[in-house]
Amino acid sequence: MAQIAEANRFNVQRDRMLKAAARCFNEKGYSGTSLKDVSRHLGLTDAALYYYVRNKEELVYQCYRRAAELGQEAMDRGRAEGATGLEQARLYIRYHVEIMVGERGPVAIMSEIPSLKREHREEILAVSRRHSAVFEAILQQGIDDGSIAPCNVRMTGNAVMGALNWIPKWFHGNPAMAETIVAEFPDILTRGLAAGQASCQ
Amino acid sequence: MAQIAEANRFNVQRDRMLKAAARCFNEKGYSGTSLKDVSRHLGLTDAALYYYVRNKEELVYQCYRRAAELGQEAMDRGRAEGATGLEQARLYIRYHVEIMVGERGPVAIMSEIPSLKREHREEILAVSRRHSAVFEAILQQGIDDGSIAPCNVRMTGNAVMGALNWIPKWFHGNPAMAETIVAEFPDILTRGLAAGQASCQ
DNA sequence: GCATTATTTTAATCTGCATTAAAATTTTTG
DNA sequence: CAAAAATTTTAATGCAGATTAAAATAATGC
Repeated sequence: MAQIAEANRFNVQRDRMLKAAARCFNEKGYSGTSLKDVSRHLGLTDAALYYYVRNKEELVYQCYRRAAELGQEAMDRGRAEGATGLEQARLYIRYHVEIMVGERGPVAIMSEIPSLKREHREEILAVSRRHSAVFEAILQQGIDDGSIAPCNVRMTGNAVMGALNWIPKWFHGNPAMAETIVAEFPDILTRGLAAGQASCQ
Repeated sequence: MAQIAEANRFNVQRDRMLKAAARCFNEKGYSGTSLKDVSRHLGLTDAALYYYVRNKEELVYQCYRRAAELGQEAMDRGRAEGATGLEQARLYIRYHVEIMVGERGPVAIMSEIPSLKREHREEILAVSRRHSAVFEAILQQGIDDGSIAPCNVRMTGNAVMGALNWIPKWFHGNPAMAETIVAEFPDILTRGLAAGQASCQ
């Protein structure tokens, strides 16, 4: 129960702030965005942000926490709904992409983890590593159940995550593009995984 | 002839500086690295960097220029040496990856293009877009020559570039890992492209 | 070895933002 | 509607880290 954030005024504004910040950070870089830039998107003053967050570092941290939660949500759904490893991987990718380019986005790219204070950095790194590990487990499961051709799950996972994480770098809200991404990415990123195809080398 | 930088003292130090800066930026983020951080890697004072570069913005710009040059070098070699579009794509990926994880690396991730001054930003954006366009042309050529299955070249290109560009985020110099990356990535990123395989959906 | 040029350091200065405190305004509650 | 709580603004302050000028050292050419 305490898990689900109440939709009160505070949380609504806070969520708007995190989305605005994510957009700014993705588009203008961390150092390139001042708190004034973020607050301008909200029709507020820069100082007002301090009502929601202790400082800029925590703003980044919260953006990353939100990004991690959304990624995990997609992963959980994929795992729950997919029968084979391959299906789970494809569904995860689809859900994650849908979130990133849909109204719940933008999702912050985790480019500035090293700038976080130790406590926050370690938390984000841990959750980030766990995310990767779960995806690798899905791949391994796919290999075991015969839906995915044997491969180096670590490297394959890194490749897929990179392709996903990079999306906010070139997607900036164009709705037609969003549709295309959702339609294409799950296939593009899983086409190479499927078992039982000619290796064509 | 003027293209080839002389290997004099100045250029050698400058190159060391750009590599040190790329490493710092990749590992600690742009705002997380001070000029002192970079200079420490070179056994110099922060002020000494100003002998090689006008300011921090230009240091980033030069890192990105270098990254662009190395990427283009890999692309050129791939195009020259590959017979089919698929081979060209695979060779490009291999050469680019070799550069990124080899002694010529690290290569800076272009995360802070928006922080560059207009002139520099536009140059880097232009060269970056050209790079993507050339890769998409390779994919299209592969489709035309029958080596690559029909696909959305724009999206496929974005996916491959994302996977490549993200490498410096998780690779930090481990030589065994470097070998694995070079051995695996070209296959992982082209396995899904090849024509004439069961679609397995 | 002397003069010139290249490179680096020392020691300040400068400044854009982050940050804060207190006041003002808006919203909620009873 | 009055009082309390929540939210935002105004107006400073502070500081890390970029930048600069001048001096010091090292390299190079004649």
